Amino acid sequence: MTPDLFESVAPPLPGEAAAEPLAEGAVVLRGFALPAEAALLDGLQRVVAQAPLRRMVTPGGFTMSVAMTNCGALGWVSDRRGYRYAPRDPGSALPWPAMPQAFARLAVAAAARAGFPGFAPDACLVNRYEPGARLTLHQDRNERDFGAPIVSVSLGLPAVFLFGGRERSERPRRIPLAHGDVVVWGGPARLRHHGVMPVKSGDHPLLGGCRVNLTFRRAA
DNA sequence: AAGTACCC
DNA sequence: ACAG
Repeated sequence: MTPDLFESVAPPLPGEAAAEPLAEGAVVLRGFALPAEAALLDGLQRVVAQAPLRRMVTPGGFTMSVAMTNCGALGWVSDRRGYRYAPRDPGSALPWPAMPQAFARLAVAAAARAGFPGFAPDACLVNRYEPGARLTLHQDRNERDFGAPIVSVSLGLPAVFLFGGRERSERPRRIPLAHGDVVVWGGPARLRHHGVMPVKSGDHPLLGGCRVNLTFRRAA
């Protein structure tokens, strides 16, 4: 039996989901996070207990619809002064919670599976989308260098991910994402615009009426 | 512009 | 469409 034929018949092993190409340097790993589901939810609970979710304000003075917190050495924050990475939670002046081991392990494994070995994330942004919450098309460009990929883990309610181009004017692709899906983009795709359509109301067995996204980056 | 407003 |  050839390796090709075997792969086509065998069920995917845990953590070895098929890589669905999105663009050069970008893939969707369907269900990749499912084997770590319980550990991820446990880590999420601990992070949110220590650094509460809050809706940040953009430089333009608007309150974001997505509630955010962070874990790891650095956290992404926004206020009237701008977007940046900070070592402490502005709400408590305490360092962000440590990145749970299950988070880091999953992010590193997903990056490697997507063709980015050696990913060493120092920042994990936790985004909570209640019904109607969205992110307009944007680029991740507050990191010091763009050599490392972005790893995005979807949990809870489904959502439509927008994946655009380097130019904001390029019409984005619409990618449905479900609980457990992981999107990775880097290399030539690192600076592509992306966003999330308004999340529809629903009820997820584990997360209830919300979507949670974990975004892993190398910020410094 | 990680946002909202307004027009069709 | 719109500005910082």
